[in-house]
Amino acid sequence: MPKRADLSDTFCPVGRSAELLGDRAVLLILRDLFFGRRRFEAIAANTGLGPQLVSARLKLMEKQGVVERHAYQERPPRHEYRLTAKGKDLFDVLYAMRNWAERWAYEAGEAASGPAMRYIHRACGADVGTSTICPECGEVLRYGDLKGEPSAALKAEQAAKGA
Amino acid sequence: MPKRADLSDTFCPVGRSAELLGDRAVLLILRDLFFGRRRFEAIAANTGLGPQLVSARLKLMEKQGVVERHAYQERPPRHEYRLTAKGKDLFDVLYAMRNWAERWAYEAGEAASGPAMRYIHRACGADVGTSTICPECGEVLRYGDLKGEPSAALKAEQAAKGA
DNA sequence: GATAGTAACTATGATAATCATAGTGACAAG
DNA sequence: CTTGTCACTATGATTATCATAGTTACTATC
Repeated sequence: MPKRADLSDTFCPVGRSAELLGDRAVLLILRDLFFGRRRFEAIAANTGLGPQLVSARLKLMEKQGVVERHAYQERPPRHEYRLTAKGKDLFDVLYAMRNWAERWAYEAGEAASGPAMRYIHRACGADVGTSTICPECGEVLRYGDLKGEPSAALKAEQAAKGA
Repeated sequence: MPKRADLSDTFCPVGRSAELLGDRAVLLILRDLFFGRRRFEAIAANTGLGPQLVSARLKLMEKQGVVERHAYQERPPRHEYRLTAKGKDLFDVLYAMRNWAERWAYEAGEAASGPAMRYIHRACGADVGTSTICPECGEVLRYGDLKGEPSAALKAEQAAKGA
């Protein structure tokens, strides 16, 4: 393909987000970062993306200011990637994607066994289901407010990928 | 590239969403549909995407059940694309992307002139800013609840594209 | 009634992004 | 001194994307 069209100078906010978020690899890496997977190899293994794609996207995300590269030891040199405040603020987007998928992206048979991932509101202990705000206490859900419990199927899948 | 990895059978809900939403063209087309642009040529012009990309993505979106192709006249045959309930339910995702971009994706100079797009809550008349729920009446914002007013710069940009 | 116009596409070729696989550098452990 | 781990980089085949041009089915204008 020719170089993909640049959207970073559009005035439309959705266009600007799409410049970064309209990319499968970026979304998958963000998901892993939100789940606490910070090491390069762990992200590559869980996402199933090749190392040069992970490398390229992490560099891009660092340039965009959503992740920070951080050395967690000197000898041998080892790095991890952390979400910045700008990155953590993408929680709403990822959470909305999760909610939509839980509502629409599973077949009847799959859905019967409950959501792929249950989320509990730490503040009040309620199962939030797929709502934007907590159905029990009515609070807006933010980064860190939820405790996730993957279904057995999801747990098995992740284990199979060695992540 | 080789065929891109298929995520439609992951158990992870974000992965399933990423299968559809991790694509610049899909996001831009969805944006246009949410703004009421339903005709093929209008979407192609405003997104700046080539006709075969728009065609391919609309077919995909139709297959996924987020849009419906609808003939609005017989002679000559003319079609438009409409969001289905499943498509309209993506509002939360697009709105979260918009909010994030308004908060983070503009330079100081650009941001000074206010948001690229102002949204008013129809029910109470309040400017919602970049919040998930209405800052005045506290209600969760859904598809159709908001009235958007593009900034002068955004209006000029769209006019220049002939949309 | 021949030319121009519009909407909704399809066809073609050049370019570039992606995947799979293999390899590298820096060290630690056995 | 061979094996192992982490964090990558290099290479080559494949395929998606973009830009441009062309097609189909009509209506409207000269």
